[in-house]
Amino acid sequence: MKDPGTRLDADYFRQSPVDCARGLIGGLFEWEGAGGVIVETEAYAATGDAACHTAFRPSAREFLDHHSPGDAYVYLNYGVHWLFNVTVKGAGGDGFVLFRALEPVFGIPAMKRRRGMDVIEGLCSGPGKLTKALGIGESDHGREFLTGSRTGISCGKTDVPVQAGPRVGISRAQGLPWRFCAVDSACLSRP
DNA sequence: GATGCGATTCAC
DNA sequence: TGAATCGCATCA
Repeated sequence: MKDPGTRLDADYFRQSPVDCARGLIGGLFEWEGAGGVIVETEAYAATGDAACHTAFRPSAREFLDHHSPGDAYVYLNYGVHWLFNVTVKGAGGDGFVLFRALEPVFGIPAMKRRRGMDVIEGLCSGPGKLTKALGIGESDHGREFLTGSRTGISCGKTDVPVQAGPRVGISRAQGLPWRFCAVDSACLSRP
């Protein structure tokens, strides 16, 4: 990430999924009038990672083939929750970055309304909560959101301590330490 | 067509 | 601890 406030473009997502995921911690994610600091992400690699959708869903591999780095990859999990990813097409390999948690910064009243609760720390403390709080859904799948007038990602503070650990809720490739968190954030999906 | 499986969340 | 709830992949 560069200087605070600098807007990320598609080129950022031309490095490896792991580098993208780690570097996004501390960035500001903006979505249609609401947004917050990215405090938790996970990396998924299109090759060599059994937990990535590309390993068991041909449609995910096809999505990568037909979309550009930085495009949104949104899907319905457990038939209940939409999960938000960013497409990565790096020199070292393609993949996705899953956004798992934000620290709410603005548009908080709208997020509270959509979530039906008032505790700020809990508004975006999980991948399904985050999409509900921001109003992300099916129609955003494939969207080129980095260049939108009301959507995008900008760089935050560069000195955010980041901790790596195993990814959450997966049954395959559990050993890889590809979950990244802002240390001591009160808004993580789990401590 | 039928079946099984999730990168989750919340109530019981 | 289990239900909710459905897209996608696989198999008959």
